[in-house]
Amino acid sequence: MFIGELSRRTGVSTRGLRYYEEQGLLHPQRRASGYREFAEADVDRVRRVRVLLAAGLNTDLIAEVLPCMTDTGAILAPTCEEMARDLERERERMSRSIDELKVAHEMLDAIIHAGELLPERRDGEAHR
Amino acid sequence: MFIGELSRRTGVSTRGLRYYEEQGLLHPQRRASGYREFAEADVDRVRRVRVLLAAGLNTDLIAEVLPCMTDTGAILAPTCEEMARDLERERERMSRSIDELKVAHEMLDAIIHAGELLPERRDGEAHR
DNA sequence: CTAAACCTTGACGTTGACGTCAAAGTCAAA
DNA sequence: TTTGACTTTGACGTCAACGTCAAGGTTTAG
Repeated sequence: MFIGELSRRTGVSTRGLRYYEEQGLLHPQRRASGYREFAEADVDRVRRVRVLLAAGLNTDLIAEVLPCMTDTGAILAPTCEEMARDLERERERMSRSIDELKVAHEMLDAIIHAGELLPERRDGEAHR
Repeated sequence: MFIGELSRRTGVSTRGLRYYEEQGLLHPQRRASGYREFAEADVDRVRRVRVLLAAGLNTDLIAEVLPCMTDTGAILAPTCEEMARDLERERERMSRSIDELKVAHEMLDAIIHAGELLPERRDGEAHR
């Protein structure tokens, strides 16, 4: 498929997909015309990239991690010790992020609930 | 206290603290000389700012939320409906972020554990 | 064959939370 | 009063993951 279809199917802009290729996250075939040709498996691949990006990993590390995940979703072992250490550091960072998010989430909850207890809320409706 | 002490006590750079003031998150007194004078309560205030920043809130929203939290840590109600809606949107965004982080965390875990099962790890030492 | 809808590379712009100078004024201890 | 550590404002730099535009080739339905 061409880049537009992959974009529609993943929700990632064509600019984003070209950027991913530039960063070594995608390796599409090329037609004689220069058009990129993506495989079906790239749809899942892009989705995995999105998950890791959303988790705060940068493209460099994602480029290292992706080869550990096959097209079928199976998990392979990291290829070197250095990468394994990177992954563990990243996992710890993510654990901290999760904890921090929970703390902030409780902060907001407390404020929001304080507001909901107020009598000045005169509508009994469910919020839209 | 001056800005340097607040910086040391919070771990936030002086540049960062000046930026917070610029964004309306801090309102230090000023000496005749122009030097900022911070109060004890600003230490906790900066820590709350850090928590919310780490959670992905931007300084504009934090400036709205901070007045809902007193120096003693008590929670006040949000001052207007619009802000309450902002907070709920932000809370939902944080919930999604937490879920996304968990998914990515499990991804990394799977890869890391795949590596630990390999026999090629010949050292029985704890990793440094 | 033509027109619309696609694709290419290249290059500059955006955003937020700061980092990093520079030039100059201030504080406080000895 | 000197000196060194501290502070001020101002302004430009950074970084990552894209957005956005331009000028031009490609594909394919009709």
